[in-house]
Amino acid sequence: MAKPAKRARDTYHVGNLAPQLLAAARALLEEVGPTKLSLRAVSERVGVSATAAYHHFQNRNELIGQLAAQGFAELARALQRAYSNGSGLDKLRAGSLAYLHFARSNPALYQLMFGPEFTEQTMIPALQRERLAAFGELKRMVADTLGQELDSSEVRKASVAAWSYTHGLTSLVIHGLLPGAAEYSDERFVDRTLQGFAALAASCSQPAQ
Amino acid sequence: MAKPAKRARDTYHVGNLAPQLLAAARALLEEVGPTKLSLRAVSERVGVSATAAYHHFQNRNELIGQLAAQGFAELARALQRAYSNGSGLDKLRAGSLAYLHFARSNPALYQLMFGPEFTEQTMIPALQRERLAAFGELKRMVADTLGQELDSSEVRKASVAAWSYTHGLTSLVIHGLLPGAAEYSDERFVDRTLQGFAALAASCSQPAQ
DNA sequence: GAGCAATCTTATCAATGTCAAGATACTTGC
DNA sequence: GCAAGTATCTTGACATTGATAAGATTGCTC
Repeated sequence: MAKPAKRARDTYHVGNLAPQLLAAARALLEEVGPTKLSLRAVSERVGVSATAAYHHFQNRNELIGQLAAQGFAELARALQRAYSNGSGLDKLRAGSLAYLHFARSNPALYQLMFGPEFTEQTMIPALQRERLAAFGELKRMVADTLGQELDSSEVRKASVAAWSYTHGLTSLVIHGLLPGAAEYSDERFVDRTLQGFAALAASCSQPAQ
Repeated sequence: MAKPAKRARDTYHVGNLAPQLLAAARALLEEVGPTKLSLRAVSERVGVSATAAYHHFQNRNELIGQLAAQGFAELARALQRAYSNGSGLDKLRAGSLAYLHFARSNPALYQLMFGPEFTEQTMIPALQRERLAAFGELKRMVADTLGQELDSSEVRKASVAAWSYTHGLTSLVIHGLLPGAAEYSDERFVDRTLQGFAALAASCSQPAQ
């Protein structure tokens, strides 16, 4: 019975693989960066063959798509928490802070979420859904701040503006494109940028010079 | 003399390869997307062997890095042109428009320029230089608008804010994350978002409700 | 416990980035 | 002119990766 009659008995993996793969992928993603996450490395980390993942995900895109969807879900929760805990006029600032904090805590995941791997063709439903949910959270915040209907044109426009500004700042920070990206705190980034906006708005709403 | 004594005589390529590779890569980039640009496909399009590129570029990263650098150089020129042609208070708007127009005309290139392939380690000098030059152009615009010194803290903050907002909006539009991304004109996107900002700024600078 | 479906493995393929070694073209000194 | 040397280009090869096909193993159902 010591004969290798039945090969691969001890290396055989059993059950509950999908969540393990996702967890390993999530961890590995932050280690190697958003462009270098290989299915094989993930499988190896879990201790499973290179092709086992294909019984739980259609392909690599679906796996990283679910990772990104996870990210949007967490982002939505973080926004909601921050906004409901904030008070008064600082609520939007609290939202921006939470947004930036999430991205800086999960830089590779954030880059994946907004990365170029997901086009309209390769977008899985879960990802689309969670992204819209996160954006919905942001719209809720904006509607509440403006005191307007959630579906009004004003809220839509202001939400896109808020998302643009926050995503833009976050994206630049994450990519290390702003000087002092490492040392500065989330608060410092957000507040400096808000001051910058105020200055721009002031000089644009009235004749300059 | 019909013998294959000297193989590959007729398929031999000669001279001026680097610009041809860059041009082919630039075109192919927009065809296949920012994540699927392969050196081999570029080489094949030029009609050259798969490894010829390595005599002109250290590796794939340097080639796409030069592409990205090219992009930043063009973006800087577009900004400068738009700003000097604009008039009065509409100058910043003209800059935003030029920015968005460049990105929508070269979506894959734009995604590459701000993509995750370039970290601090894999950043080639030319790319860093052109990116800083483009940002310098933006700073010049902001300094002129604010009527302040180019190195002042105000200008730095406002420039980051302006870049954040413009890059964020552009990025979301390019990725198709905003509804109506295809139909809307550049003007419509920019103006709607500016209106959104105005609404947000108004409701933040004074007690809401 | 037999049959069956789900799960996992091995074997394999095509595409890709990259290196090493040889072939070809251009240049420079004479 | 031409021989030597360098730059350029090619072929061949290798490792990594995503993906498929076919067989092995496990757990579920009756």
